[in-house]
Amino acid sequence: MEYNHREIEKKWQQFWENNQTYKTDIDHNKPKYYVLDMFPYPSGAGLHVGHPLGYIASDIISRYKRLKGFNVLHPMGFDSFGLPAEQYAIQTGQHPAITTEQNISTFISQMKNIGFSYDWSREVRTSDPNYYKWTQWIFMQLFNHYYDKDADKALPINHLVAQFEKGGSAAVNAVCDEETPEFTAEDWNAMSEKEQQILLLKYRFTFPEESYVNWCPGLGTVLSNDEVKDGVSERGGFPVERKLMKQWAMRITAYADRLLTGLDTIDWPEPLKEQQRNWIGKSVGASVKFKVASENSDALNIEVFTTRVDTIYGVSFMVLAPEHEWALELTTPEQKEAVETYIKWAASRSEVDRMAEKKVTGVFTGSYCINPLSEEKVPIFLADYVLAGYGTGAVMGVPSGDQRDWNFATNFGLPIVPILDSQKDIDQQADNTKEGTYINSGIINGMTYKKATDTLIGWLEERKLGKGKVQYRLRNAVFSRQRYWGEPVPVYFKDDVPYLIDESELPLELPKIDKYLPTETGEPPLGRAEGWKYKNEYEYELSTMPGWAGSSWYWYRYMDPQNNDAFASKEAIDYWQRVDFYLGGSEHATGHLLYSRFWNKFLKDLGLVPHEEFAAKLLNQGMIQGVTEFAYCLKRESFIYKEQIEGKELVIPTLHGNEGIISADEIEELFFSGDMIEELKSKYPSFEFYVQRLPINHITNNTVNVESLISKNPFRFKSSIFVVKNGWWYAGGGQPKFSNSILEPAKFLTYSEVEKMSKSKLNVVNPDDIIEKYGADTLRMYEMFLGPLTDAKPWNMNGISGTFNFLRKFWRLFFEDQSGKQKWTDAEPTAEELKVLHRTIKRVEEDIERLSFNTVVSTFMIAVNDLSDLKCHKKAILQDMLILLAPYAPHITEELWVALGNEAGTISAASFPVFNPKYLEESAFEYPIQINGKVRANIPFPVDMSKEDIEQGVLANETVQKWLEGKAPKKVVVVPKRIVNVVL
RNA sequence: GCCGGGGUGGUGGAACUGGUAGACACGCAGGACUUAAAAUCCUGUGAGCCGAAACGCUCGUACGGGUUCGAUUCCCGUCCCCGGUACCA
Repeated sequence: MEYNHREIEKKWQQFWENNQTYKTDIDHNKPKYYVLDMFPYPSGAGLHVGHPLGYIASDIISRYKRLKGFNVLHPMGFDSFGLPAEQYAIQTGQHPAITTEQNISTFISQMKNIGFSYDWSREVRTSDPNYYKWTQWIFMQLFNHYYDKDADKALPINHLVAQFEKGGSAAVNAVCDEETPEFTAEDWNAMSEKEQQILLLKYRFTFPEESYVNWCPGLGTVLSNDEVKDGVSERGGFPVERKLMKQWAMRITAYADRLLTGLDTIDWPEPLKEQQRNWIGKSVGASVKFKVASENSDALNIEVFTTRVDTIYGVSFMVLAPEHEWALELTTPEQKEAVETYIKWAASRSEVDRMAEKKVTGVFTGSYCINPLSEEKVPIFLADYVLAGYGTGAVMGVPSGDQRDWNFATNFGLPIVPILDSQKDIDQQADNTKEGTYINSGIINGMTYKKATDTLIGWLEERKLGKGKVQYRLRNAVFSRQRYWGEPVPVYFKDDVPYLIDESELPLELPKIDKYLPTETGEPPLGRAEGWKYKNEYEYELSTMPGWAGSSWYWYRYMDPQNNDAFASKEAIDYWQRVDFYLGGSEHATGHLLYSRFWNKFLKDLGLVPHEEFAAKLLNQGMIQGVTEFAYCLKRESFIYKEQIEGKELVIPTLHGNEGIISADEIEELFFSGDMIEELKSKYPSFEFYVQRLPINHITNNTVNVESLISKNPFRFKSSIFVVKNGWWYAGGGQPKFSNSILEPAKFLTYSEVEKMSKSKLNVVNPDDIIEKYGADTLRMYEMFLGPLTDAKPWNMNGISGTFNFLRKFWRLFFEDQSGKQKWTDAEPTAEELKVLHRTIKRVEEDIERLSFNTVVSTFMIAVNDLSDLKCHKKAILQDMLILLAPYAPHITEELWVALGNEAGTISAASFPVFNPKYLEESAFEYPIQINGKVRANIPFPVDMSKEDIEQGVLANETVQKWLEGKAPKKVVVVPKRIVNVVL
């Protein structure tokens, strides 16, 4: 009986499903362990071999932890709201729920084929109303809370109202919009309901606001910063522009500091933490007010933020962002035209334009302001290197200390004043040093950096002209999308003011609409819903929530997925607490992982969850990239063109070099010379060459299966002529034609590139195909064997036979290949066999604990090689080997477990074997000896010598002396790793 | 530019706290079994040198230095690749 993976895997997957082997319940007799995968978006392309990499690793962890006696929660679900399903709906009119449903079932069946130990009874889908009911519920809590700086946590908005009633704005220290309103208790109580509500929006965690957003006309929606890459949308690659729109926003900035400090408490990869730190971007500095020079006594004060207040005496100009609210107000009549032109021009520039050229641009407003320290008058400019959205949208220009300011000053002929005696070459470039002492700097002349900064901030604070300030790069997150396929926002508008719907009416379900496009008036698709009004009277919010809403809390829903009264019961949360091990891609560093931490902190403040951080440990698996094959092709028209020009009949090139035709020899030569296309082009200018992607599943080792290629893709290649290694091949009119009949299989001139795996790149490898051929256990082991989990690596099948052979070899420890006769015996294992076993236990345990999944596979291979060499078929050894291997290869081990006489399904509840160090001790001391750094020989030590003695070097010295026949070494170093070093 | 990660045979990779670099696997070459193939098993496989062989020698972890009895590992400098981010004042 040979190892038959197809039969075995099907059988056990069925068994696990029928017996709910991996169903998990609260069990207070065991410690809990929560292993979470980042749930996928169920795309239409299905699962590819890159997806399971992380899932396999987390499954190994889960199974390992079960063997170690933990009660393991290991769920899976789907982040099922998203753009592709909606785009498909726009094209076909099919409701996105249907597409999503189909895609999910494909995903589930593919996952089940790999033999994951998920508790499928806990599956969640973000697009399920029973799920998004709670996403909406959390949104309502956010609307109903504000961040109180004194309590340093979120508090109910009622608390804020009560304080306003008693003491007005002075009674409150809370996170608020930029301009903090000031009013008395009387003012507040005299306000209308509408006025009060509008004021409260400045404090709520979620609120509508007019803001510049990334508007993507191609997708018809706004995108968050992390959904935009290089000025185009991450999905679809459409251009993105800046647009002022009314949007819901999330006050994530309230948590900026806690998001930063929390990073120190979690075991996440350092690079990822660093990325989050940069994204939050804390800068410590000062804000300073510059008064506009004017006859009026109530002149404007321009506030700037700077991290280098010490350079204030070097200010020679002031710059505002073109979008700054006072831009026009500050413009003198003479400059009006120039300024207006500049503002218009700046607004027309897209992100892409801005990145493409970094020319210095700007315009003088005609106004001046006064440096509060030097009392000098400096000109005010507008320039687009100043960003409206950061700090105050205004910058003091210090050309001697800042390169951008230097460029600007040079361009506009503004003075460059040195302010530190250590500054060098400032007529060539800016010098941002903090060394040295200040010059040309009034009250700080002669001081050093730290003292100067403190002095200045003190001076400014005393006169209320500025203060020490902390500035974050992090901005409030835009929380609406002009889309259909997302969670409806549980808000209606009365008198233009947003109110929450009643909690009892959750979930607010998506209404049916006829088309998934914006309305004729430009409103989001939900504007099409007939009679969709709150209490038949009030307009609902028409935008939906962004993709990250549903994924920002999902790990709690797995704890108690069917609950109708809470997002999860207190009992479930008390038991499961939080995620112990979270596995997913690092591309979510500044999106999902930041938003999730934010929501979790909010829920913690409300007392609903026990931990400040939702995931104690996180690991980023690397991406498995696809290998895309490209073929050099000729445009069919090239031949036609040639035919017309030269009036010759088109000759299909043959093996021999005819005029104007490339011979196989030439191609061979060019193929290896590297720059093939360039050479072909120069030789045959009338031929038009191009490069064509080839679907990877028709190619093995540069050899293309032409028949299958053309039959699966009849239209794709119909106008292509491929350069084939020994002749030409072209596809036209639906039928492949060959230059000569012996061309089979055809060798194309191909080259490959490593890219992200995606359907459109034709480089997707489906795990089902590999499972069919080698089995899920082989796939699982091979993906782990491929290299360190955290590394990105291109998919290749080169080594898969090695893991497959390993499993067959393992099988042969139990069964005779041909006869199927069982081999195991009840005989007592020998010391040597026990040594193999215990060494394996030790290594497997250590390596899994330090997440070195690839070396574990090697350890298994070595063990099986050793046991085969020893012809060891002892049940006592094999039984433990099965448990060790079970996390990696669950199917084959289940099968053999039962074959050895154990009850079906019990291996997952077995105990991980404990290694006994006595089997691992070295039998003899024989150490290599190095003399002056070179290995000379092995030196035998007395067996009765203790390790401590050896390591102290005392006895070693005597022994070495004896061995060296009396020569006394200067120094003998004995190191733990069995080397004796002698210096003569 | 800045931040982070990395560079080891023909290939994927191993070497955990500095201790005989290249485990394990693929590939390749040779052999056994077989009519043959598949499967399986055995041997060899970093480069070079000496030699009939054995023993042995030299070089070798991107490059150049340093610390150390000893460096893939630690330090300094350079080059290259990958990921993130960017007029953030």
